[in-house]
Amino acid sequence: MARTITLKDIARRAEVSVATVSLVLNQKASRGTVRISEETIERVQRVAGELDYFPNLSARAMSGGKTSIIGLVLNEIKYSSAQLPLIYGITDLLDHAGFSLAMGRVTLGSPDIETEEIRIANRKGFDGLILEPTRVFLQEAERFKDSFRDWRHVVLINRPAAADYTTVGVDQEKMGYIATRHLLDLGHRTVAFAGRHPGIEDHDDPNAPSNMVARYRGYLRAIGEADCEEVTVAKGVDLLESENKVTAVYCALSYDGPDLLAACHDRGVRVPDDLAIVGQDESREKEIVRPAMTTVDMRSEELGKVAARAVTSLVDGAEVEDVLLKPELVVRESTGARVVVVEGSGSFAN
Amino acid sequence: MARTITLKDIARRAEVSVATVSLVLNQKASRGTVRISEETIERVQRVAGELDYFPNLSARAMSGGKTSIIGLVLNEIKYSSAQLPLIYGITDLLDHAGFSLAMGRVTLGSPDIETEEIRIANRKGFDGLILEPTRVFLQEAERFKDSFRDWRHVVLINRPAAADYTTVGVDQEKMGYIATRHLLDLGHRTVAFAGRHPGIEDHDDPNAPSNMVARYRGYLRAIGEADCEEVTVAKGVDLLESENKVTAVYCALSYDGPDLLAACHDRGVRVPDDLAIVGQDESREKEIVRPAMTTVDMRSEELGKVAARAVTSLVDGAEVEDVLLKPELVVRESTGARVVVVEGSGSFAN
DNA sequence: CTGAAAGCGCTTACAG
DNA sequence: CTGAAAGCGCTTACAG
Repeated sequence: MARTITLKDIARRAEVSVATVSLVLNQKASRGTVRISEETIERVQRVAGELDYFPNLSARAMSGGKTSIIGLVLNEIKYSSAQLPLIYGITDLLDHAGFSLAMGRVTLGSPDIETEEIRIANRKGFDGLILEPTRVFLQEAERFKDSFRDWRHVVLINRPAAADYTTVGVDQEKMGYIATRHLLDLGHRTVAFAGRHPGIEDHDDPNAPSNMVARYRGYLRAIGEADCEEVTVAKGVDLLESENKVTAVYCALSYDGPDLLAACHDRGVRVPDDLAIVGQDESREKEIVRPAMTTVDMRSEELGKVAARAVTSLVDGAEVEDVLLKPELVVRESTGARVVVVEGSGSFAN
Repeated sequence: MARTITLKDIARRAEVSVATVSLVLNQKASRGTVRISEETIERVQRVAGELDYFPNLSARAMSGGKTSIIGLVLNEIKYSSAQLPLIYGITDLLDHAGFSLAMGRVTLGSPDIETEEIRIANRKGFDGLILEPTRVFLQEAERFKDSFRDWRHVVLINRPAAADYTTVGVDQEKMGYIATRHLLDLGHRTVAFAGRHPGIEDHDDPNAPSNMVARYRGYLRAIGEADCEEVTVAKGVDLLESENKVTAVYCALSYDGPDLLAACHDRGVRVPDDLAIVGQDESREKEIVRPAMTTVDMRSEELGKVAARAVTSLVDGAEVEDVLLKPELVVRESTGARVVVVEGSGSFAN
């Protein structure tokens, strides 16, 4: 490797001072009282290009205070394949924006790990943070404002808004609504909601995942509009345990749909003839299971890009609005669509 | 946020110089010509603890030359859920070792993206790199030694060894062997290998994924020992197209097993009665599909830890051996085991 | 319009 | 056994 090129090298070759080079290369050549001639600007830029200059980020961080690193702290990663497109979207955007993505440990819902990771992000001087917060964080969002250098640079994903934090996510209420609505439109009159748990009507229960509450509200709105009866169960398989007139179910937990499909297969319940099922998006799983599952697409890759764009904008000092993406229904066999053929991807055989 | 604590603060409170504090806190208090009294060491450490000191990594990077950042460049992420436990393993270990994980864009097999990401890692001063290289990298491994500050700090994963790079992976030949062996032990006499492609016997074909070649060799060894006939097809579904006496198949491509199972379901082929199937590990998918698939476990989480440990050791100047993990066969329904019940995990409803 | 200088917080020879 | 000093490569007021 050739010796690293520094501002000094450019300054020498361009016959200007290091300060001038810094100003030019940082687009500050015409800010406020500073003004540098077009000629000089051009010359400096040309030399920098010739020398293939890249700033020493540590040095920049030390004087400017920005590390160009964005932290990512997810709640879960091992079992939810929806996180893959999410990460892909984030890295793709950050890379183009010149930031690094520092991936911390996943919290697995533990406030302790979360606190520790936020602390690490803070100590290491990350410019911003994309966080899939735990319940405790959301409940004590105010308090957490002290734990990161600038809480305004923390973007929450996949969660309800909390205490002025910028939040990006997918409309959870709408997930429940469009899933249920699809089933009602197919003519089903008794559509169940799978995902009930103690306290789903009660936001105060610390064990109530609020995303589920929102999906449940969407479900209620849809069956309300259709003037249908409410049936809720904890898990899809509960419907197979007892007699009932349910002909369709919306499995609001991402794992529940595939599990229910597997159970139906084991017990000879025909899908969608005996039971129509709508599940939550889970990357490829929805296509692998048979019958292929109709799902509510969670748009994870796009969410990743939106989250990344939000942090970088905030770090750059811009105003950022919350974003709420609209989920999309993807109809497949489990609600009666024709068979979908999925091609396997090849690559390097992982 | 309170003002950041620096070495200076500790020096003042402990009544020593900044240099002494640095020496003590870096375990260099007794290296070579330097020698600091036990008393001073203790005092400095106590004060540092009281003040909850954490070093400014940018400053350290600038004088010491280490950023404490390890880069990660994967080949694929969106569709292979085996990458999730891999990432989990890496982050978990790096976090404990005090390193950050900077996740770059995935290459999707593109040498251009790979080159660019290595370049970024180099420019940003990452201490080391975990790389799932493209075929081009492996072919021109020598040449790539110039592209990262110290090629010795680059650890290759999931790939055959190349040009002295430290490599960690899972024994691919053994995957093919144990999968095939399992089927033979069950009494099958015609076991097919699904994953044939032009050049699988020829390492020189640039399109031949070498992991597949190794799995194929394992297959050949197993059927050779059992004195059975070789049958190879490109994809598992090919077996359903024509008449043959194949009663068992090892699907060497991770996607192929689930796809074949789905196809069997569609065409009424009973698994494992008509056809026994062994697939490659794919996180949860193997448990969701029905019948649950017998797989060769790729031990991704452990691989992640091993890779992370390797890089950090190298960065710390230690010698590191290549690691080749042994794959494990996990028997499930698709080769005749009893039904396995899988509990869905709950968490925050992703 | 541009240069000289201070300072960010650390590490590492080099003196004592 | 420990301190003073230089230097890493940048940015940013402050002078001219």
